[in-house]
Amino acid sequence: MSKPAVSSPPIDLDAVPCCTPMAQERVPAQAAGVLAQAFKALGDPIRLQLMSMIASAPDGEICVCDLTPAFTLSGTTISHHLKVLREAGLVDAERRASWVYYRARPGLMRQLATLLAVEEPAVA
Amino acid sequence: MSKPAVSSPPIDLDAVPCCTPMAQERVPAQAAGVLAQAFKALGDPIRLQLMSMIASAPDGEICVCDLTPAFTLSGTTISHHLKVLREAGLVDAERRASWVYYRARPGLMRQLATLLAVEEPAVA
DNA sequence: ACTCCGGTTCGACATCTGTCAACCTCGACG
DNA sequence: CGTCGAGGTTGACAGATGTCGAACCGGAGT
Repeated sequence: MSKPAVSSPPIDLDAVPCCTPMAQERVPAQAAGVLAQAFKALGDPIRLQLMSMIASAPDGEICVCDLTPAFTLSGTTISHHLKVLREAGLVDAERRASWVYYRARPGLMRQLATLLAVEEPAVA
Repeated sequence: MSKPAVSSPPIDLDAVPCCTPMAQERVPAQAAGVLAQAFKALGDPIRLQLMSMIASAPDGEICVCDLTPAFTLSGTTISHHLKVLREAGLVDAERRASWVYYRARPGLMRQLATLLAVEEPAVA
C-alpha cells in the first residue's frame, strides 16, 4: 500500500532485473514493488494452496473446475484469488472449450526462490 | 513472561513440516497458514527492502537507526513493519546499549526458498 | 535525579483485501 | 436460435492493513 501505483495488469517480468539473493545485495526499491506483489499474492493460505495445486498438477495444468471444489468457498472467491495470482505473474490462464485451465509460470517462482536463497551454513 | 522489551512471541517454526517444493506436492492446509503469513510479511515493498537490508548486513546484523533513515516514513511505521517481520519468524531483534539490532533467521527463508523451488528446464 | 534520544506501543484514520450475491460473457449443445 | 453451464466481472460489505501522531519505556549523559 505504500505503493499506490495505478495497478499494472500484466506485470513487467522483464522490468525485474532481480536475480541476486537478498542476503547478498539489497533489493532495489523499484524491483521491490513488483517482487512484493508476487510475495503478497502468495501471502494468503487459499492462494498458496491454489498455487501449489497448479504447480504440482500432473499435466502441468489444471482446470478451475478441479480447483473450486477443493475449498469451501464460493466460485467467485476462488476466481478472485486466481486473478490475483494471474496479475502477479505467477500463473497463466487459457480457455479451452468450456473450461479454463491454469498453469504455473516458473520464471517468477524461480526469481523469488533465488531472492530467498541463503548461503549454506557449511560454506564460510 | 520473562520476555525482554523487544519480544518475538508466536510462530511455531517446528510446527511447519514443510520442506517439499510446492511444484512437487500440494502444501497441506495447515502448513499453508503459517507459510502464507511469512509470504505476506514479504508482500510489502518496504518490508521486502527491510528484510533485504537486514539479510545483507555485512556483520549479519543491522541497527534500526540505520534502517529508518533509508525510507521516507516515520519511525513508527518502520517499527511496525519490523514487528511484522519479527512475528513472521523472519528476523530476530536484540537490544544492545541504546540501540536495537536486527538479524535474519535463515531457517524460515530456506523453507520458503525450498517451497518455491522449480525443476530446472533442462529436463524437457 | 533529571533530561535527552532511540525505539516500541497505543489510538485513530483512510485504504486495501477477502468474501459473497447478483449479473454478465462465452461456448456447447440441442 | 434458445438454453444451459462454466466462470469471470461488478457491487457491496466487514475486517485487516499501512500510516501517522502522541504517549510510553529503557539507557546514556550530564
